Amino acid sequence: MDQPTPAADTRSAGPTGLGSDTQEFLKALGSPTRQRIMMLFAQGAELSVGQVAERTGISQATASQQLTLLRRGRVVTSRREGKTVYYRADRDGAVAALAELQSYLTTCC
Amino acid sequence: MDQPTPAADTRSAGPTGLGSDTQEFLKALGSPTRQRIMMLFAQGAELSVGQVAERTGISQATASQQLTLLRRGRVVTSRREGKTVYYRADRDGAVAALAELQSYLTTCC
DNA sequence: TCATCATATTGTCATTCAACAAAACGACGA
DNA sequence: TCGTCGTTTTGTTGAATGACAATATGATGA
Repeated sequence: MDQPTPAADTRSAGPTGLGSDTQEFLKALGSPTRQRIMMLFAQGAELSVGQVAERTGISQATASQQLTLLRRGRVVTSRREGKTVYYRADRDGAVAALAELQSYLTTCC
Repeated sequence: MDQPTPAADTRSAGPTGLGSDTQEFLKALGSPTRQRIMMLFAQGAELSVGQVAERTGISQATASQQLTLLRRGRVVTSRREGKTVYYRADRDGAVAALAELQSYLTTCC
């Protein structure tokens, strides 16, 4: 389910100066829609794709797509239970991304 | 559709959960080109628009645009000296954005 | 004032993104 | 097996973005 890191050199400072993980993280949270989605996961709440779609007012397909982007940015994790897939906040991933972001900012600022 | 955009609230953690300042910050750093630009400002370096354009290989117009976005995201500050405008990293702005981002993540994760 | 240099803005084009509907996929239960 | 439900993937469309050339703005010196 949870895809691990593709085991590339995407972590250390490359040409862009920021690992692609963290880049995905930034892009994931850079969207108002996805920020809105994230607020649904407060306090460890676990929601299905359909629930996210319903509570945000976006289509079920769009919800699935956006959740995929959030997962790619290590902001959420997914768990399958029967037919339904439950998403929840990935605290560890977020903390890790934040740490790398801080490290980057320390370098360039 | 009564789910509304309350129209105001550009700063504190509201329904979207993230101030527009921090949102601009995320968008600013979400671009590889702008990340590349930021690496030029390591160790407090101060560069003109033309120098940024030259060192990154992008046109002068594009450099000006991207620097504007970075400034809007509180990642750089600008200073005018005669005809030339010097940009440098905005350490305080970055730290502030990072702090709000951390606060947001603590809320939703 | 005028010319010039550095930057900012405008116009245009190609690419990317967000959103939807529709179709494909996968996992149950009858 | 078959049908159904939830999710994912696949087009498609309109909006946003990134890049450039060309032009406009602004500051300085002759």
